[in-house]
Amino acid sequence: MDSDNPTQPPEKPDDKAPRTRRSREELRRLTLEAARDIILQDGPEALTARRLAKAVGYTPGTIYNLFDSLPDVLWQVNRTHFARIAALFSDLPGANPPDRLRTLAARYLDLVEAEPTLFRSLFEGPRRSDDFPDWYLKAIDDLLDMAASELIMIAPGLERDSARREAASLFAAIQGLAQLRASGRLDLLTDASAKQLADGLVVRFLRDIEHQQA
Amino acid sequence: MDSDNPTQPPEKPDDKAPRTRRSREELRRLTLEAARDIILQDGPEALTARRLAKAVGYTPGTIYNLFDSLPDVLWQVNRTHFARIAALFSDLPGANPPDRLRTLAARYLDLVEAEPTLFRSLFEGPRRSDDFPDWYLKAIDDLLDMAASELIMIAPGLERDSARREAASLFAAIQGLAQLRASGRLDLLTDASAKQLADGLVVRFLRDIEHQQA
DNA sequence: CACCTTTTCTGAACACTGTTCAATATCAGA
DNA sequence: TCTGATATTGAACAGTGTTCAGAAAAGGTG
Repeated sequence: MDSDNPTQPPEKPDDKAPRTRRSREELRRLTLEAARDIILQDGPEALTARRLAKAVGYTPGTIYNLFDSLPDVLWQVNRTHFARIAALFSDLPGANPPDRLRTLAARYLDLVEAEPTLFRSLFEGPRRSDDFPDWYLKAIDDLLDMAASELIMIAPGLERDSARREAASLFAAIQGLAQLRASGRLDLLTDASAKQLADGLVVRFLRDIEHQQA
Repeated sequence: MDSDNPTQPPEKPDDKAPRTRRSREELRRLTLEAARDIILQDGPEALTARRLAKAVGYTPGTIYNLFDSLPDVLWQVNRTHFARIAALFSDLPGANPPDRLRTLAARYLDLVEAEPTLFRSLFEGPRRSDDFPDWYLKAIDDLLDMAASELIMIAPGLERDSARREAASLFAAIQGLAQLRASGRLDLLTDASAKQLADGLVVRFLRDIEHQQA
Protein backbone atom coordinates (compact mmCIF):
# COMPACT_ATOMS: atom_id res chain seq x y z
CA MET A 1 0.00 0.00 0.00
CA ASP A 2 3.01 2.22 -0.22
CA SER A 3 3.67 4.80 -2.87
CA ASP A 4 6.11 4.23 -5.70
CA ASN A 5 9.41 5.31 -4.33
CA PRO A 6 8.65 6.96 -1.06
CA THR A 7 11.82 8.96 -1.18
CA GLN A 8 13.03 9.18 2.37
CA PRO A 9 10.48 11.49 3.94
CA PRO A 10 12.52 14.53 4.92
CA GLU A 11 9.61 16.26 6.58
CA LYS A 12 10.14 15.84 10.28
CA PRO A 13 9.57 18.93 12.36
CA ASP A 14 8.40 16.59 15.11
CA ASP A 15 9.26 19.30 17.58
CA LYS A 16 8.76 17.94 21.02
CA ALA A 17 9.45 21.59 21.87
CA PRO A 18 6.67 23.66 23.43
CA ARG A 19 4.02 23.46 20.78
CA THR A 20 3.78 26.97 19.41
CA ARG A 21 0.26 28.12 18.81
CA ARG A 22 -0.22 29.54 15.37
CA SER A 23 -2.86 31.63 13.69
CA ARG A 24 -5.35 29.89 11.53
CA GLU A 25 -4.16 31.69 8.42
CA GLU A 26 -0.49 31.00 8.96
CA LEU A 27 -1.11 27.36 9.68
CA ARG A 28 -3.18 27.00 6.54
CA ARG A 29 -0.31 28.43 4.57
CA LEU A 30 2.24 26.14 6.17
CA THR A 31 0.03 23.12 5.66
CA LEU A 32 -0.47 23.86 1.98
CA GLU A 33 3.26 24.24 1.51
CA ALA A 34 3.91 20.92 3.20
CA ALA A 35 1.19 19.30 1.10
CA ARG A 36 2.75 20.70 -2.02
CA ASP A 37 6.12 19.21 -1.09
CA ILE A 38 4.67 15.80 -0.40
CA ILE A 39 2.75 15.74 -3.66
CA LEU A 40 5.71 16.92 -5.69
CA GLN A 41 7.91 14.25 -4.18
CA ASP A 42 5.71 11.19 -3.99
CA GLY A 43 2.58 12.03 -5.89
CA PRO A 44 -0.99 12.80 -4.81
CA GLU A 45 -1.55 9.30 -3.42
CA ALA A 46 1.12 9.98 -0.80
CA LEU A 47 -0.85 12.82 0.69
CA THR A 48 -2.27 11.20 3.82
CA ALA A 49 -3.70 13.02 6.79
CA ARG A 50 -1.17 11.65 9.25
CA ARG A 51 1.84 12.27 7.09
CA LEU A 52 0.72 15.79 6.32
CA ALA A 53 0.06 16.46 10.00
CA LYS A 54 3.50 15.23 10.99
CA ALA A 55 5.09 17.35 8.28
CA VAL A 56 3.76 20.52 9.87
CA GLY A 57 4.29 19.20 13.40
CA TYR A 58 0.65 18.71 14.36
CA THR A 59 -1.87 15.88 14.61
CA PRO A 60 -4.42 14.77 12.01
CA GLY A 61 -7.28 16.45 13.81
CA THR A 62 -5.75 19.85 13.19
CA ILE A 63 -5.89 19.32 9.44
CA TYR A 64 -9.63 19.05 9.75
CA ASN A 65 -9.85 22.32 11.63
CA LEU A 66 -8.33 24.01 8.62
CA PHE A 67 -9.79 22.12 5.68
CA ASP A 68 -12.99 20.30 4.92
CA SER A 69 -11.29 17.11 3.91
CA LEU A 70 -8.13 15.73 2.42
CA PRO A 71 -9.41 16.11 -1.15
CA ASP A 72 -10.06 19.71 -0.22
CA VAL A 73 -6.39 20.15 0.60
CA LEU A 74 -5.52 18.60 -2.73
CA TRP A 75 -7.78 21.03 -4.54
CA GLN A 76 -6.19 23.99 -2.83
CA VAL A 77 -2.75 22.82 -3.87
CA ASN A 78 -3.97 22.16 -7.39
CA ARG A 79 -5.11 25.73 -7.52
CA THR A 80 -1.51 26.90 -7.42
CA HIS A 81 -0.54 24.20 -9.88
CA PHE A 82 -3.14 25.40 -12.30
CA ALA A 83 -1.76 28.88 -12.04
CA ARG A 84 1.51 27.54 -13.33
CA ILE A 85 -0.23 26.09 -16.35
CA ALA A 86 -2.01 29.38 -16.98
CA ALA A 87 1.39 31.07 -16.89
CA LEU A 88 2.43 29.03 -19.90
CA PHE A 89 0.24 31.29 -21.99
CA SER A 90 2.18 34.43 -21.23
CA ASP A 91 4.90 35.73 -23.48
CA LEU A 92 4.16 33.38 -26.31
CA PRO A 93 6.40 34.28 -29.25
CA GLY A 94 4.61 36.88 -31.36
CA ALA A 95 5.17 34.96 -34.55
CA ASN A 96 2.36 33.31 -36.46
CA PRO A 97 -0.45 31.45 -34.66
CA PRO A 98 0.78 27.95 -35.53
CA ASP A 99 4.11 28.64 -33.89
CA ARG A 100 2.39 30.03 -30.84
CA LEU A 101 0.31 26.90 -30.44
CA ARG A 102 3.32 24.71 -31.01
CA THR A 103 5.22 26.60 -28.36
CA LEU A 104 2.30 26.27 -26.00
CA ALA A 105 2.16 22.51 -26.46
CA ALA A 106 5.91 22.26 -26.02
CA ARG A 107 5.79 24.23 -22.78
CA TYR A 108 2.97 22.11 -21.51
CA LEU A 109 4.82 18.89 -22.10
CA ASP A 110 8.01 20.30 -20.70
CA LEU A 111 6.13 20.96 -17.51
CA VAL A 112 4.72 17.45 -17.46
CA GLU A 113 8.19 16.08 -18.07
CA ALA A 114 9.74 18.15 -15.31
CA GLU A 115 7.03 17.50 -12.73
CA PRO A 116 4.86 14.54 -13.58
CA THR A 117 3.42 14.43 -10.09
CA LEU A 118 2.09 17.93 -10.53
CA PHE A 119 0.21 16.78 -13.57
CA ARG A 120 -1.07 13.60 -11.94
CA SER A 121 -2.21 15.67 -9.03
CA LEU A 122 -4.34 17.80 -11.31
CA PHE A 123 -5.90 15.14 -13.47
CA GLU A 124 -5.71 11.87 -11.61
CA GLY A 125 -5.67 12.97 -8.01
CA PRO A 126 -9.16 14.27 -7.38
CA ARG A 127 -11.67 11.55 -6.87
CA ARG A 128 -14.37 11.27 -9.44
CA SER A 129 -17.01 11.91 -6.84
CA ASP A 130 -15.71 15.40 -6.19
CA ASP A 131 -17.32 17.91 -8.41
CA PHE A 132 -15.16 20.46 -10.08
CA PRO A 133 -14.80 23.88 -8.48
CA ASP A 134 -15.69 26.95 -10.47
CA TRP A 135 -12.19 28.31 -10.85
CA TYR A 136 -11.26 24.97 -12.37
CA LEU A 137 -14.00 25.14 -14.96
CA LYS A 138 -13.21 28.75 -15.77
CA ALA A 139 -9.51 28.04 -16.19
CA ILE A 140 -10.25 25.33 -18.72
CA ASP A 141 -12.72 27.56 -20.47
CA ASP A 142 -10.20 30.39 -20.81
CA LEU A 143 -7.59 27.99 -22.08
CA LEU A 144 -9.87 26.73 -24.82
CA ASP A 145 -10.93 30.23 -25.75
CA MET A 146 -7.36 31.33 -26.28
CA ALA A 147 -6.64 28.29 -28.39
CA ALA A 148 -9.82 28.84 -30.39
CA SER A 149 -8.78 32.41 -31.12
CA GLU A 150 -5.49 31.20 -32.52
CA LEU A 151 -7.30 28.69 -34.70
CA ILE A 152 -9.52 31.40 -36.12
CA MET A 153 -6.46 33.38 -37.09
CA ILE A 154 -5.23 30.36 -38.99
CA ALA A 155 -8.55 29.64 -40.59
CA PRO A 156 -10.59 32.83 -40.66
CA GLY A 157 -13.61 31.05 -42.07
CA LEU A 158 -14.00 29.04 -38.89
CA GLU A 159 -17.08 29.70 -36.77
CA ARG A 160 -16.49 30.40 -33.09
CA ASP A 161 -18.31 27.25 -32.09
CA SER A 162 -16.41 25.10 -34.53
CA ALA A 163 -13.16 26.66 -33.44
CA ARG A 164 -13.86 25.79 -29.84
CA ARG A 165 -14.66 22.26 -30.79
CA GLU A 166 -11.44 21.94 -32.76
CA ALA A 167 -9.55 23.42 -29.84
CA ALA A 168 -11.10 20.82 -27.57
CA SER A 169 -9.97 18.08 -29.95
CA LEU A 170 -6.46 19.38 -30.05
CA PHE A 171 -6.33 19.79 -26.30
CA ALA A 172 -7.59 16.28 -25.76
CA ALA A 173 -4.92 14.93 -28.08
CA ILE A 174 -2.14 16.73 -26.23
CA GLN A 175 -3.69 15.72 -22.95
CA GLY A 176 -3.57 12.11 -24.07
CA LEU A 177 0.15 12.35 -24.59
CA ALA A 178 0.65 14.15 -21.31
CA GLN A 179 -1.35 11.59 -19.41
CA LEU A 180 0.46 8.66 -20.98
CA ARG A 181 3.72 10.33 -20.14
CA ALA A 182 2.81 11.18 -16.56
CA SER A 183 1.56 7.69 -15.87
CA GLY A 184 4.71 6.11 -17.25
CA ARG A 185 2.96 4.37 -20.10
CA LEU A 186 4.26 6.35 -23.04
CA ASP A 187 7.50 4.39 -22.98
CA LEU A 188 5.48 1.28 -23.74
CA LEU A 189 4.38 2.80 -27.02
CA THR A 190 7.44 4.47 -28.44
CA ASP A 191 10.82 5.84 -27.57
CA ALA A 192 10.00 9.25 -28.96
CA SER A 193 9.46 12.00 -26.41
CA ALA A 194 6.03 13.32 -25.64
CA LYS A 195 7.17 16.73 -26.79
CA GLN A 196 8.21 15.45 -30.21
CA LEU A 197 5.00 13.53 -30.68
CA ALA A 198 2.92 16.47 -29.60
CA ASP A 199 4.63 18.77 -32.03
CA GLY A 200 3.98 16.37 -34.86
CA LEU A 201 0.36 16.16 -33.87
CA VAL A 202 -0.08 19.92 -33.64
CA VAL A 203 1.69 20.54 -36.93
CA ARG A 204 -0.43 18.01 -38.79
CA PHE A 205 -3.60 19.27 -37.23
CA LEU A 206 -2.94 22.93 -38.00
CA ARG A 207 -1.66 22.27 -41.48
CA ASP A 208 -4.79 20.39 -42.36
CA ILE A 209 -7.03 23.09 -40.95
CA GLU A 210 -5.14 25.64 -42.99
CA HIS A 211 -5.34 23.62 -46.20
CA GLN A 212 -8.97 22.88 -45.77
CA GLN A 213 -9.50 26.60 -45.46
CA ALA A 214 -7.81 27.50 -48.72
CA MET B 1 -14.73 7.07 1.04
CA ASP B 2 -17.55 5.60 -0.97
CA SER B 3 -17.61 5.10 -4.70
CA ASP B 4 -19.61 7.37 -6.97
CA ASN B 5 -23.02 5.88 -7.06
CA PRO B 6 -22.68 2.57 -5.35
CA THR B 7 -25.68 1.24 -7.19
CA GLN B 8 -27.44 -0.95 -4.70
CA PRO B 9 -25.10 -3.91 -4.45
CA PRO B 10 -27.14 -6.77 -5.87
CA GLU B 11 -24.46 -9.33 -5.19
CA LYS B 12 -25.61 -11.15 -2.11
CA PRO B 13 -25.22 -14.88 -2.25
CA ASP B 14 -24.66 -14.66 1.48
CA ASP B 15 -25.80 -18.25 1.61
CA LYS B 16 -26.02 -19.27 5.18
CA ALA B 17 -26.65 -22.58 3.47
CA PRO B 18 -24.11 -25.40 3.90
CA ARG B 19 -20.97 -23.87 2.53
CA THR B 20 -20.28 -25.87 -0.62
CA ARG B 21 -16.64 -26.67 -1.12
CA ARG B 22 -15.47 -25.80 -4.58
CA SER B 23 -12.47 -26.66 -6.68
CA ARG B 24 -9.74 -24.10 -6.98
CA GLU B 25 -10.34 -23.65 -10.69
CA GLU B 26 -14.06 -23.21 -10.42
CA LEU B 27 -13.76 -20.76 -7.59
CA ARG B 28 -11.24 -18.70 -9.51
CA ARG B 29 -13.67 -18.50 -12.38
CA LEU B 30 -16.56 -17.50 -10.14
CA THR B 31 -14.45 -14.90 -8.38
CA LEU B 32 -13.34 -13.32 -11.62
CA GLU B 33 -16.92 -13.15 -12.81
CA ALA B 34 -17.98 -11.45 -9.61
CA ALA B 35 -15.06 -9.06 -9.84
CA ARG B 36 -16.02 -8.23 -13.39
CA ASP B 37 -19.56 -7.42 -12.30
CA ILE B 38 -18.43 -5.19 -9.48
CA ILE B 39 -16.02 -3.28 -11.69
CA LEU B 40 -18.54 -2.87 -14.47
CA GLN B 41 -21.09 -1.51 -12.04
CA ASP B 42 -19.11 0.70 -9.71
CA GLY B 43 -15.65 0.99 -11.21
CA PRO B 44 -12.29 -0.46 -10.24
CA GLU B 45 -12.15 1.47 -6.97
CA ALA B 46 -15.17 -0.48 -5.75
CA LEU B 47 -13.32 -3.77 -5.97
CA THR B 48 -12.52 -4.41 -2.31
CA ALA B 49 -11.52 -7.73 -0.84
CA ARG B 50 -14.47 -7.96 1.51
CA ARG B 51 -17.05 -6.99 -1.07
CA LEU B 52 -15.64 -9.42 -3.59
CA ALA B 53 -15.55 -12.18 -1.01
CA LYS B 54 -19.16 -11.60 -0.04
CA ALA B 55 -20.17 -11.58 -3.70
CA VAL B 56 -18.96 -15.15 -4.14
CA GLY B 57 -20.13 -16.16 -0.68
CA TYR B 58 -16.75 -16.51 0.97
CA THR B 59 -14.45 -14.55 3.27
CA PRO B 60 -11.57 -12.27 2.32
CA GLY B 61 -8.95 -14.86 3.21
CA THR B 62 -10.18 -17.13 0.44
CA ILE B 63 -9.45 -14.48 -2.18
CA TYR B 64 -5.82 -14.65 -1.18
CA ASN B 65 -5.68 -18.38 -1.65
CA LEU B 66 -6.63 -17.87 -5.26
CA PHE B 67 -4.83 -14.67 -6.18
CA ASP B 68 -1.65 -12.92 -5.18
CA SER B 69 -3.32 -9.68 -4.33
CA LEU B 70 -6.28 -7.52 -5.17
CA PRO B 71 -4.41 -5.75 -7.99
CA ASP B 72 -3.73 -9.23 -9.31
CA VAL B 73 -7.46 -9.86 -9.53
CA LEU B 74 -7.85 -6.58 -11.36
CA TRP B 75 -5.21 -7.56 -13.88
CA GLN B 76 -6.90 -10.88 -14.54
CA VAL B 77 -10.17 -9.14 -15.21
CA ASN B 78 -8.44 -6.60 -17.38
CA ARG B 79 -7.12 -9.45 -19.42
CA THR B 80 -10.60 -10.25 -20.60
CA HIS B 81 -11.32 -6.58 -21.10
CA PHE B 82 -8.30 -6.23 -23.29
CA ALA B 83 -9.53 -9.12 -25.36
CA ARG B 84 -12.64 -7.11 -26.11
CA ILE B 85 -10.51 -4.25 -27.34
CA ALA B 86 -8.48 -6.59 -29.51
CA ALA B 87 -11.75 -7.84 -30.96
CA LEU B 88 -12.42 -4.36 -32.31
CA PHE B 89 -9.81 -5.06 -34.94
CA SER B 90 -11.69 -7.94 -36.49
CA ASP B 91 -13.95 -7.52 -39.49
CA LEU B 92 -12.87 -4.00 -40.22
CA PRO B 93 -14.55 -2.87 -43.44
CA GLY B 94 -12.31 -3.83 -46.33
CA ALA B 95 -12.45 -0.37 -47.81
CA ASN B 96 -9.47 1.97 -47.86
CA PRO B 97 -7.09 2.24 -44.89
CA PRO B 98 -8.35 5.62 -43.72
CA ASP B 99 -11.85 4.28 -43.36
CA ARG B 100 -10.55 1.27 -41.50
CA LEU B 101 -8.76 3.45 -39.00
CA ARG B 102 -11.76 5.71 -38.63
CA THR B 103 -13.95 2.71 -37.96
CA LEU B 104 -11.47 1.45 -35.44
CA ALA B 105 -11.47 4.72 -33.55
CA ALA B 106 -15.24 4.87 -33.67
CA ARG B 107 -15.54 1.36 -32.26
CA TYR B 108 -13.08 2.17 -29.54
CA LEU B 109 -14.98 5.21 -28.40
CA ASP B 110 -18.27 3.41 -28.63
CA LEU B 111 -16.87 0.90 -26.20
CA VAL B 112 -15.69 3.62 -23.87
CA GLU B 113 -19.09 5.26 -24.08
CA ALA B 114 -20.93 2.05 -23.39
CA GLU B 115 -18.70 0.90 -20.54
CA PRO B 116 -16.58 3.68 -19.11
CA THR B 117 -15.70 1.62 -16.05
CA LEU B 118 -14.16 -1.01 -18.28
CA PHE B 119 -11.89 1.62 -19.69
CA ARG B 120 -11.06 3.13 -16.31
CA SER B 121 -10.27 -0.31 -15.06
CA LEU B 122 -7.70 -0.78 -17.79
CA PHE B 123 -5.98 2.57 -17.66
CA GLU B 124 -6.63 4.09 -14.28
CA GLY B 125 -7.18 1.09 -12.09
CA PRO B 126 -3.77 -0.54 -11.80
CA ARG B 127 -1.51 1.24 -9.38
CA ARG B 128 1.55 2.84 -10.80
CA SER B 129 3.78 0.62 -8.73
CA ASP B 130 2.60 -2.50 -10.47
CA ASP B 131 4.67 -3.26 -13.48
CA PHE B 132 2.91 -4.21 -16.64
CA PRO B 133 2.49 -7.90 -17.45
CA ASP B 134 3.87 -9.24 -20.71
CA TRP B 135 0.56 -9.91 -22.38
CA TYR B 136 -0.32 -6.28 -21.75
CA LEU B 137 2.80 -5.02 -23.46
CA LYS B 138 2.33 -7.41 -26.34
CA ALA B 139 -1.28 -6.41 -26.85
CA ILE B 140 -0.30 -2.78 -27.12
CA ASP B 141 2.53 -3.66 -29.44
CA ASP B 142 0.26 -5.60 -31.76
CA LEU B 143 -2.25 -2.79 -31.76
CA LEU B 144 0.37 -0.28 -32.83
CA ASP B 145 1.74 -2.61 -35.46
CA MET B 146 -1.61 -2.97 -37.09
CA ALA B 147 -2.17 0.74 -37.08
CA ALA B 148 1.32 1.31 -38.48
CA SER B 149 0.61 -1.06 -41.33
CA GLU B 150 -2.48 0.89 -42.26
CA LEU B 151 -0.49 4.11 -42.20
CA ILE B 152 2.07 2.65 -44.56
CA MET B 153 -0.67 1.78 -46.99
CA ILE B 154 -1.75 5.38 -46.92
CA ALA B 155 1.76 6.74 -47.24
CA PRO B 156 3.96 4.07 -48.86
CA GLY B 157 7.04 6.20 -48.43
CA LEU B 158 6.80 5.93 -44.66
CA GLU B 159 9.53 4.00 -42.88
CA ARG B 160 8.41 1.31 -40.47
CA ASP B 161 9.87 3.17 -37.51
CA SER B 162 8.26 6.43 -38.49
CA ALA B 163 4.97 4.69 -39.06
CA ARG B 164 5.04 3.23 -35.59
CA ARG B 165 5.79 6.60 -34.12
CA GLU B 166 2.92 8.18 -36.01
CA ALA B 167 0.67 5.36 -34.88
CA ALA B 168 1.69 6.06 -31.30
CA SER B 169 0.81 9.72 -31.74
CA LEU B 170 -2.57 8.90 -33.16
CA PHE B 171 -3.26 6.38 -30.45
CA ALA B 172 -2.29 8.82 -27.75
CA ALA B 173 -4.62 11.41 -29.21
CA ILE B 174 -7.56 9.02 -29.26
CA GLN B 175 -6.62 7.82 -25.83
CA GLY B 176 -6.76 11.39 -24.59
CA LEU B 177 -10.33 11.71 -25.74
CA ALA B 178 -11.23 8.34 -24.29
CA GLN B 179 -9.70 9.17 -20.95
CA LEU B 180 -11.40 12.54 -20.75
CA ARG B 181 -14.67 10.87 -21.59
CA ALA B 182 -14.27 8.03 -19.13
CA SER B 183 -13.34 10.37 -16.31
CA GLY B 184 -16.30 12.61 -16.97
CA ARG B 185 -14.24 15.62 -17.92
CA LEU B 186 -14.93 15.83 -21.63
CA ASP B 187 -18.24 17.55 -20.95
CA LEU B 188 -16.30 20.39 -19.37
CA LEU B 189 -14.61 21.04 -22.69
CA THR B 190 -17.30 20.71 -25.30
CA ASP B 191 -20.71 19.26 -25.95
CA ALA B 192 -19.49 17.29 -28.93
CA SER B 193 -19.23 13.55 -28.47
CA ALA B 194 -15.88 11.84 -28.08
CA LYS B 195 -16.67 9.83 -31.19
CA GLN B 196 -17.20 12.94 -33.30
CA LEU B 197 -14.07 14.60 -32.02
CA ALA B 198 -12.02 11.48 -32.57
CA ASP B 199 -13.21 11.13 -36.12
CA GLY B 200 -12.24 14.72 -36.84
CA LEU B 201 -8.83 14.12 -35.35
CA VAL B 202 -8.23 10.93 -37.33
CA VAL B 203 -9.42 12.46 -40.59
CA ARG B 204 -7.17 15.50 -40.22
CA PHE B 205 -4.21 13.37 -39.24
CA LEU B 206 -4.55 10.93 -42.11
CA ARG B 207 -5.29 13.57 -44.67
CA ASP B 208 -2.16 15.44 -43.77
CA ILE B 209 -0.04 12.31 -43.89
CA GLU B 210 -1.45 11.56 -47.30
CA HIS B 211 -0.81 15.08 -48.62
CA GLN B 212 2.67 15.22 -47.23
CA GLN B 213 3.34 12.02 -49.12
CA ALA B 214 2.29 13.28 -52.54
C1' DC C 1 -2.70 39.29 39.81
C1' DA C 2 -6.84 36.16 38.99
C1' DC C 3 -10.88 35.05 36.18
C1' DC C 4 -13.30 34.07 32.09
C1' DT C 5 -13.81 33.42 27.07
C1' DT C 6 -12.19 32.22 22.77
C1' DT C 7 -9.36 29.85 19.84
C1' DT C 8 -6.11 26.10 19.02
C1' DC C 9 -4.92 21.45 19.45
C1' DT C 10 -4.89 16.77 20.88
C1' DG C 11 -5.65 11.91 21.07
C1' DA C 12 -8.72 8.43 21.23
C1' DA C 13 -12.23 6.47 18.78
C1' DC C 14 -15.02 4.60 14.46
C1' DA C 15 -15.41 2.40 10.24
C1' DC C 16 -13.11 1.27 6.57
C1' DT C 17 -8.96 -0.67 3.63
C1' DG C 18 -5.36 -4.78 2.05
C1' DT C 19 -3.17 -8.67 3.75
C1' DT C 20 -1.45 -12.73 6.61
C1' DC C 21 -1.87 -17.00 8.86
C1' DA C 22 -2.81 -20.45 12.53
C1' DA C 23 -6.63 -23.10 13.33
C1' DT C 24 -10.55 -25.62 11.60
C1' DA C 25 -13.69 -27.79 8.73
C1' DT C 26 -14.50 -30.68 4.72
C1' DC C 27 -13.43 -33.64 1.38
C1' DA C 28 -11.03 -37.93 -1.34
C1' DG C 29 -8.69 -42.11 -1.10
C1' DA C 30 -6.91 -46.29 1.41
C1' DT D 1 -13.04 -45.47 9.50
C1' DC D 2 -8.98 -43.36 9.62
C1' DT D 3 -5.53 -40.28 7.21
C1' DG D 4 -3.76 -36.81 4.52
C1' DA D 5 -4.69 -33.22 1.50
C1' DT D 6 -7.23 -29.33 0.42
C1' DA D 7 -10.53 -25.53 1.29
C1' DT D 8 -12.11 -22.07 4.38
C1' DT D 9 -12.44 -19.31 8.20
C1' DG D 10 -11.95 -15.55 11.40
C1' DA D 11 -9.13 -12.99 14.04
C1' DA D 12 -5.40 -10.04 13.87
C1' DC D 13 -2.12 -6.14 12.09
C1' DA D 14 -1.15 -1.92 10.10
C1' DG D 15 -2.75 1.39 7.48
C1' DT D 16 -6.50 4.80 5.67
C1' DG D 17 -10.10 9.24 6.26
C1' DT D 18 -12.79 11.44 9.60
C1' DT D 19 -15.09 13.10 14.00
C1' DC D 20 -15.28 15.19 18.35
C1' DA D 21 -15.18 15.72 23.54
C1' DG D 22 -12.02 17.60 26.19
C1' DA D 23 -7.35 19.65 27.36
C1' DA D 24 -4.39 23.46 26.75
C1' DA D 25 -2.90 27.86 25.67
C1' DA D 26 -3.75 32.73 24.52
C1' DG D 27 -6.24 37.04 25.01
C1' DG D 28 -9.02 40.14 27.30
C1' DT D 29 -11.21 42.34 31.55
C1' DG D 30 -11.78 42.97 36.59
